[in-house]
Amino acid sequence: MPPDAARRSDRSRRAILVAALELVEAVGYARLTIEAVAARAGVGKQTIYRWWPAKGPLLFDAFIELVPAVPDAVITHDLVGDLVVELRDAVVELEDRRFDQVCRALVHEGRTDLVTLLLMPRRVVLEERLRVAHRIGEVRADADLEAAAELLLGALYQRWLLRSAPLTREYADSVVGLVMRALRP
Amino acid sequence: MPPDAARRSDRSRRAILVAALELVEAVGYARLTIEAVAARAGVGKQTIYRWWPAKGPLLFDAFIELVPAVPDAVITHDLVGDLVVELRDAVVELEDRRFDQVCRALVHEGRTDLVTLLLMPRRVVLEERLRVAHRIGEVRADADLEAAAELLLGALYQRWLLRSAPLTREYADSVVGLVMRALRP
Amino acid sequence: MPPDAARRSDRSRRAILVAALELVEAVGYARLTIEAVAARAGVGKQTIYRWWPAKGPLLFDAFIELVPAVPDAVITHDLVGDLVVELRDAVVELEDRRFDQVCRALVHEGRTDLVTLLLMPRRVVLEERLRVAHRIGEVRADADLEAAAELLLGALYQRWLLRSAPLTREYADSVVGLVMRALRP
Amino acid sequence: MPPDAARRSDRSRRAILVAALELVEAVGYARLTIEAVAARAGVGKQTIYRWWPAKGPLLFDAFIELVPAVPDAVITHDLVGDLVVELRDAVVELEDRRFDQVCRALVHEGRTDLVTLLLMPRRVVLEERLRVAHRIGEVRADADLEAAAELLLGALYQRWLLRSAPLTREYADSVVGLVMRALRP
DNA sequence: AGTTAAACGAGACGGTACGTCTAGTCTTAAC
DNA sequence: GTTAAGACTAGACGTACCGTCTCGTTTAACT
Repeated sequence: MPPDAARRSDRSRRAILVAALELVEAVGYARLTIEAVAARAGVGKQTIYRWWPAKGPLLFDAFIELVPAVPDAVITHDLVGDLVVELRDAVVELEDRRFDQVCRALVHEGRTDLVTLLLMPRRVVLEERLRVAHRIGEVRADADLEAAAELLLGALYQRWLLRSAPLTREYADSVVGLVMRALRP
Repeated sequence: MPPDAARRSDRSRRAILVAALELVEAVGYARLTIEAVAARAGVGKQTIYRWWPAKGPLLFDAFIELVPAVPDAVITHDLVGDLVVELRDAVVELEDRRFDQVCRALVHEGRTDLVTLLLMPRRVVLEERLRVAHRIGEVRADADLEAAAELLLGALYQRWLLRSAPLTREYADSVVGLVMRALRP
Repeated sequence: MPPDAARRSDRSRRAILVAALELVEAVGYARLTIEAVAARAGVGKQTIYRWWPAKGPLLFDAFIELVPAVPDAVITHDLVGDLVVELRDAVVELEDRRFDQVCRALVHEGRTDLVTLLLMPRRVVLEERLRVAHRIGEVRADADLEAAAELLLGALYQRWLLRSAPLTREYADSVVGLVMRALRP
Repeated sequence: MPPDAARRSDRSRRAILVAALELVEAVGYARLTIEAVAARAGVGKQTIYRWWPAKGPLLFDAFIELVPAVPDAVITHDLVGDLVVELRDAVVELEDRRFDQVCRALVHEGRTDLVTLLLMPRRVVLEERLRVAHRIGEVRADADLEAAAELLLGALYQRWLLRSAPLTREYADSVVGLVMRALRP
C-alpha cells in the first residue's frame, strides 16, 4: 500500500526536516545519516523511508521549506549595478553552508530536477532584468539574453563547484563587466 | 614503516588501476567499492590501502595512467576557429564516461588539486591562444585573458556539472561567439 | 479506560477468532502476526489489542471457542482397553495442527494456566477411570492414581514436545502396558 | 566463500559464547538479541553471523562449551538408590536457568537434533544402570528397558516443560517407585 | 646461494549504516 | 461515537563495506 498523505503527521514531518537541516549544517551531507536524522527528530526510521526515497530529496524538501526564498531583484535604472547586486547575492547564497551542502549533493546525485528548482530563480530574475534593458536599447538588439544569463551565473557556479578560485564579490563584478561588453550595442 | 616503493609489485599496481577504471565505467563512482576493485584485480585489499589513501586518488591515478592525454591545440591564423576546436574538444572529453565519473567524484570530494590537474591543461592552452591573439591586436589591449579563458570553459563546466542543458557543439560555438564580442577591440 | 465488554462487537470478535485459527493452521504460531489476523478478519489492529493482551490468549480463546471439546471417555469393564482408547485419543488430539501449534506456543510462553485448561480434561478422565478400577480392586489399594495418570500422559506429552520419537498408537499401548504392571495388585 | 575456520579468532569465539550465556541467563532466550551479544562480547555482528546461522545453535554451542557435562552415574549395588540419584540430578540440571532457557528454546524451535544431544546422555546412563540390573535379575527378564528409561525421564521432562507441577526431588522419588513396581520380577 | 625483510593474496576482525520488518500505540476519517 | 485503516515510535534484523589486522607465501635485494 502507498502511504496515505492525508494521515501524515505534520509534527513528525517538520521535526525530520528541521533535524535534517541542522545535521547537514553540522556534519555535511556525506556524513549525514538517516539514522541520525531519525534519532534527532525523535522519529522512527521507517517514517523517513515512508515519505522520502533518499537523502537527497529529503534535504531538498528541508531546504525549500525552511530556508527563505530569494526575493525578486529590484529593477533600477542602473543595469550594471542591478546585475552586480544580483550576482553578489548569488555568491552570498552559495556561501550558506546549508545551501552549499544540499545543492552540491543534489548536483552530485544528478538530481537535475531539484538542482534546477534551487538555481533557476536566479536565472529568471537575471533574464528579466536583461529583457528590460533589451527593450530600451541598453543591450544589443541581436543579443541572446538566455545565453548571457547562463554565462553570468555559469561563471560563478563553475568556480563554486570546482573550487578553482575563491568566490569573491570582485569576481562577480568582473564577470558582469566582461559580459556587458558583449551585450552593449 | 612507510611502504617501500622499490619493492612494489607493478603487476598488482596495474591490475588495480585497470580494475578500478573498468568498474567506474560499469557501475559509476558511487557504487564502486574498494572490495570490488580488489576482487576484480585479484589483489588483497591491503595492497590498495597501502598505496592509495582513498577511492578518489586511486581513480585519479587510474585515469591519468590509462587514458591518453589531450594533445596540445594547434594554433592557426583563425582565432575563433581555434577556440571553437578547443571547446568542442573539451565537450568530447566531458562525454567520456570515465572522465565524467572520475572528475565529478573528485569535484564532489573537494579534491581541488586533482581536479585542477585534470582540467587545467585546457585553460592553459586557451590562454596561450588568446595571448597570441592579444599580441597581434586581435583582442582588446585591456582584456583580462585569464578571466576570458575561465569564462569560456566555465560555461561548459557549469552545464556539465549541473546538467542544466545538453552539452552540444552548438553551445560551445555560441559561447565562443559571445565571449569574442567582449574581447574584440 | 478499560474496554466496555457490553458494547463489544460480536461480529468482529468471531471474525478475529476464526481468522486466528485459520492462520495458525496455515502458517504456524511463530509466523502468525496480529497484523495478519486483523487484515484477514477485516478488523483494525487496535480492536485485537483492545480485547487480548497477546497472541497466546487470543489463540487460546480461538481454540476453545471453535474446536469441539473432547468427549468424556466411556467406561467399560475393560480397564486396559479403556486406557488405551483414551491415550490413543490423546495422540489424535496432539496430531491436530491447530491444537499442536496453539498448545506448544502456550507451553513456550509459560501460560501454564491456559495449557492446563487444554490438557487437564484428559487427566481428569484418566483418573476417574482409574478410580473406578481402584474401587473394584482392579488396581493396587496403595496405588497413587494421580501419579499414574500423570505418568501415562506425561509419556505422550514428553515425546510430543521433545519430538524425541514418533507418537504412535503402539507407543500409547506400550505405555499403558508398562504402567498397568505397576498398578495391578 | 565459506569462512576459514583456521583463521578464526578464538578470543572472539569465547567472548561470544560467554556473552550469550550470560545474557540468556539474564534476560531469557526470547529477549536475547544478536546485537546485544555482539555488543557485550565487544565483537562485530558479522563475526557472529559468520559462524552461527541463528540464535539457537549459538546458544547450544555456548551451553555445550561452558557448562560442565553431567558425570557418569556411579553404579552401586542399590538400584533404586542409583535411579533416584540420577533423576534428582536431572532435576537439578533442569533448574539451571541457562539449561532451562536454552533447552526450552531449542525444543520450541524444533531443533530435535540439538535437544537430543543435551538430553540423551541422561537416558543412556539410565539405560546402562537398568541393563546391569537386568543382567543380575533385579529386573523382569521381559522388561523393555528403553521404554522404562524414557518413562522415568519423560515424567520429569513433561512436568518441566508444561510446568504443570513443581519439579521436586520427592516427585523424582515417587516416579522411581512407580516405575520400579513395573520392572521388578 | 642463502638469508631476510618487505610486499603480497587472502580474509577475519570491530564497526557503522543500511533499508526492511514486526510489535504495539496513537491518530484520523468515515460511517 | 465507534471502528477500520493505517501512520506512528521503537528497535532488531541480516547485509554490505569500511579500514585495520594478522596470517602464510612469494619475491627481490643484500649478504
